[in-house]
Amino acid sequence: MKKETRKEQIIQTSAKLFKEKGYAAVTMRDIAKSLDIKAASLYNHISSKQDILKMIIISIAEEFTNKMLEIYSSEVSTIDKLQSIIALHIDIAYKNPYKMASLNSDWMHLEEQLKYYLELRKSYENNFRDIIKKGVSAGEIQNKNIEVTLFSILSTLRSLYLWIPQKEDLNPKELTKNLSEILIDGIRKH
Amino acid sequence: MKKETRKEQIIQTSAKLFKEKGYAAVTMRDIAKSLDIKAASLYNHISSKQDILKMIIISIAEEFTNKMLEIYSSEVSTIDKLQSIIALHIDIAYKNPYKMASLNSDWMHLEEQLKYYLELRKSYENNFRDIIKKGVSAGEIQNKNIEVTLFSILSTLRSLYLWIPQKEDLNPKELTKNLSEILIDGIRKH
DNA sequence: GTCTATAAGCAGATAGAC
DNA sequence: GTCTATCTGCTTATAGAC
Repeated sequence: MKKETRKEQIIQTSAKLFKEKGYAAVTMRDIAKSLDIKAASLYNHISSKQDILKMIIISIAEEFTNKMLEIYSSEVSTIDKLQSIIALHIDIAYKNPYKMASLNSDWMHLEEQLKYYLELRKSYENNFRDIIKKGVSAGEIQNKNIEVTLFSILSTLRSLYLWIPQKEDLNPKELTKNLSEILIDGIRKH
Repeated sequence: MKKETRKEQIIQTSAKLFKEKGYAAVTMRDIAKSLDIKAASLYNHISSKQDILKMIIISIAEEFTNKMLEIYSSEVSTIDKLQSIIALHIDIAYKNPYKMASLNSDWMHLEEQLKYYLELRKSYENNFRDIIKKGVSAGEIQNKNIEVTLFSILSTLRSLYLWIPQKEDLNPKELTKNLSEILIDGIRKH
């Protein structure tokens, strides 16, 4: 029932190319060629190359920030919140493997929206940090260096997009379970 | 006693700029401007922009692969090997925060050396995977999905360069201890 | 909605003077 | 070792025909 518009095609195709070579190295001719049209025709649907990047990154960044706030505000244990965050990252990465690459690697090429993007990211990270801090206070999380704890988990979650598309034998549900166990309880056998 | 040559200056300055904007978005004029010379003067020291990228990436990639082979071949427990790998990443990231960015984000812009780089990375990852597998067999590591286990640790280690330069209050020794504990034993308090 | 033609500027790299 | 001048080709984007 739902028809993919030309504009959506352009965004998806661009995201795929941006993942392979990065925003700066992809030309409007590259994008057009992937769609079997000429570069000039792109401008009937989008206003500029920057416009494409903006549409790829901002929607995903807003989704992360909004969902993080929901998790932060929910009244469950810290461990449950962490599991929800892990599930959130896996869900978005499965649905948007290409856009995730731009979010992680091409955000610095944003122009007008750069400041807004950085605010979204800051909000996300602050809420994440605070969840961990409250977990330490509540005796659920070990009292290690907060930044190292945050960084360690976040690095893995942010890198998911690099890794998910290759392992299609692993479904999101099982990956969420595996990854939660490893990130929360480690890998050592006792 | 040791004097930094112009060539070394060019490589360091380029690495710093590549970290900020990525290889493709940095021009020879940008690099020259950072060194207060003209773009044409760069070519007296290096042969091309590609040449700079090659020198940044390959030396670090070889160091990782060689040191990983040493760790792999050493006769210590799996946990000790993992701690050595963590220490290796922290050591290299502290010494080369800019070059690490190119290694992680600009390797796809390598031309003649791309195949060689991919071989080095493959060798590194295969040895890492095998260390984990042997740890499972020896009963030191939990029998979870090997790829998830490998990916989780490697993502954190590969992202260190994004995070280390900002936290200069944390010394390498302490970071190694903290990160080892978190990656190996998790964050949950029992 | 796509095309051809083209503008205006920037890219990497070289030649040759000093 | 650095400079100025310059080549050649590629970049994003627009104008206007169909």
